[in-house]
Amino acid sequence: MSIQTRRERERAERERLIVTAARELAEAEGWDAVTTRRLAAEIEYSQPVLYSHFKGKDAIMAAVAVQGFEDMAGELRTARTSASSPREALAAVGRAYADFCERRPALYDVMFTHAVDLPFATAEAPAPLRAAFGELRLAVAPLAVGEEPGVVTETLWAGLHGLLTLMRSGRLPREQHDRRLALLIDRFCPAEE
Amino acid sequence: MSIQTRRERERAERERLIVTAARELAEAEGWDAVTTRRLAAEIEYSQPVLYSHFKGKDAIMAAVAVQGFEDMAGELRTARTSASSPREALAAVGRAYADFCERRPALYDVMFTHAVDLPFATAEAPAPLRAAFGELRLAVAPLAVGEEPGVVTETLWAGLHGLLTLMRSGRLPREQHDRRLALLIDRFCPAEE
DNA sequence: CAGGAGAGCTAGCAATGCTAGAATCTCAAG
DNA sequence: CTTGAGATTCTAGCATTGCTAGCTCTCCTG
Repeated sequence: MSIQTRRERERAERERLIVTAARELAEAEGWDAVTTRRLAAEIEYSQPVLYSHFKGKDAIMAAVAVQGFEDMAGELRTARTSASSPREALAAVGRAYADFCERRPALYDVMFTHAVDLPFATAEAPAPLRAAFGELRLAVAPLAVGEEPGVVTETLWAGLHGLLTLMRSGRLPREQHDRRLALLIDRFCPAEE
Repeated sequence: MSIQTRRERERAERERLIVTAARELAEAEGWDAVTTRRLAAEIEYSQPVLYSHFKGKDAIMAAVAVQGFEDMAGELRTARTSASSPREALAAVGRAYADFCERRPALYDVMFTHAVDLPFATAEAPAPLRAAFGELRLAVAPLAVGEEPGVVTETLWAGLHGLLTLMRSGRLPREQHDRRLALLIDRFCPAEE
């Protein structure tokens, strides 16, 4: 049993190694550089080893995405809890979200753009996904007077996502980014007095 | 000179044939099915012919995208001009945009998601791109009191784009789509009396 | 020490975007 | 009608991709 557990531990460790290597390579050189050969070389094993851990490249990317949601949830939480009013909290979370996307574009892509087969909008979604969405919701809910918080959160999230992806792909100019971001957040706050 | 012009005309015709075939194939079976071999077979020429017209597959996709912007501009215009108030016009344009995305997902992807090297947010952007954005702007401007119309348009557009891409990739549930759409539009109308 | 199971690697497949160089066709000049 | 130059199109192939079959080697078990 002890040998068995040691093996499993080593296996789990190698799995983490794969996911970490994939993430780092993607963040350093983009997902195009993450080929199975390159990744295998990075972890100093042969290609087929990857397939003994993951069904394919997409599954590896999905694992990286889950890691990303953990990080994001943490950053959103920090932003939210260090604000002193609901209004500021929402603005802070919005900025944190945008910041995450800009700072770690490859990670953001695999979380939100690439097609990965993760259950997203269901109860079976991995915990980190629900945690990240939950943070956004906690920031939105206090300001969603008379509306269903879930729907409002989803809509604001979509707005953030749209602003960032369109800008990053060159479809929106970078210059007015801050104004757009502020405008979006503002539209989701109840009429100011 | 007449022979020369005939040749050029035939060449232009074949170029349209390529773009049309690429679009139809993509709309029927998705962009993954649009390989250079398959596309060459579809137009009944060999692969290298494609490269005598376009620099590569990306350039073909860019051409399809421009066609898509033409279509979209037309549909948005129809929606906008057949509404009877600014408020209804904006709602109609929003619905038309969403409808376009849902009806022609492959086309939408190449216009807004895929990386294609078209100049987007500059004065050199192809006319159809500016036309489509212009339609949105015409719908937004009357309601953008005290704000810069360009910024407001961009932000609303991003919201629409986010809602649609997140839903199509499974990251947002389909069920509340109409409510989210209505909520977004509503947030971009001045306070109702 | 034998034997068997499990783990890893080598080698290879099929598909992709793209290109070099051969082959074929066009059309004006003789 | 022939011929040759120039343009056009095709055949064949390259390098790279994700993925897998099947051999080999190691290491625990009896």
